[in-house]
Amino acid sequence: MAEGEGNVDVTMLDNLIGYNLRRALGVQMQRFATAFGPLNIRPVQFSILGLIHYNPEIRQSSLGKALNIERANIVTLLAELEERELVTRRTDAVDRRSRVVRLTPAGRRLTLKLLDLHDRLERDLEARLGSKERNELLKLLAAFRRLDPVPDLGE
Amino acid sequence: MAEGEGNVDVTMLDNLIGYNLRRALGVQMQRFATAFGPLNIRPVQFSILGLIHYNPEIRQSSLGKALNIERANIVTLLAELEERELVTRRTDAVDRRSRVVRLTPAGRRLTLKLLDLHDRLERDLEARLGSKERNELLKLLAAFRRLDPVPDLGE
DNA sequence: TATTGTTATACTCTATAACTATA
DNA sequence: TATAGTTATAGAGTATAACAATA
Repeated sequence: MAEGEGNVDVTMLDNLIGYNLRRALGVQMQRFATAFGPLNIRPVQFSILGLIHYNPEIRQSSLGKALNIERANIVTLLAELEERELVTRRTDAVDRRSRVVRLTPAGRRLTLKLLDLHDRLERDLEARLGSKERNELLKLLAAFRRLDPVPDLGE
Repeated sequence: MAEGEGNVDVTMLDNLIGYNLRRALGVQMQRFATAFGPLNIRPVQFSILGLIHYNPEIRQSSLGKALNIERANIVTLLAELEERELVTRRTDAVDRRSRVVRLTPAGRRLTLKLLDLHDRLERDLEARLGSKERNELLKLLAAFRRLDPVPDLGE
């Protein structure tokens, strides 16, 4: 063991909300990668597929807005899923500017598998963090998401 | 208002821990940018400067390990801060492989300003989210960070 | 042999600008 | 005029490989 190792005072970091959010997200991303990596699915892809599953025939623009993804970026993401033949994009007959996104049969099959896998990942989280704690965390994060992004710093 | 707007079922997203972590982090990043953007300071730079402030003469490697930043990436980050004359890097006399990082007087002055600004940002958070809620969130995030990143998915 | 710092590289995410087609 | 999709691009975060110097 080298000198100067492990005696760093990290008290300051422990009190930073943003830092803790980032580190917690890092742990969750590793957990996600362990579960979904073998299926070659990233978090954003899971969100997209799941959202289409619960909203069949959703418009590309609505998808982006619901997920808070810029419309320029949703294009690439959907192109990937289309290339893997998990979704289809068709021009909307009503508004020909829009594209309607649907799951293919293969996409539907994969999404059901992903939803089941995610259920197991969340159950593992409950087992480790506590069911009450998981619910409380979700509640607090939801409240945090609704905060005004412009703080009042006084003075 | 176009048809098909705003009637997307996002229930599925609301129950995803990772998704909520990411969206909450996004809000916090906007809050941080509002406060620290004018000073041209990013979150990671604030963490680095603060950590050096509470650990004078810390080694570059210790800094990276405490912040969970790859040693290849801490190089660029410190080079930026060094160029702005906020930190210095000197070869450690004891272990000549290591570099000791210190705040310059200007770096110390700026860091004190940043710490004060951050205090006000956290007080604003307490005012909006509730003091009890902020503490509870910090506690739950800390517990989350300590989770085993390899989940047990059963079956 | 292992560790520290460094350079180079690559991928993802995110954000913006500019363009076309349609409303 | 405004909106939807697209393309191109750029910055930031993150990760790995390979190398030199030092332990």
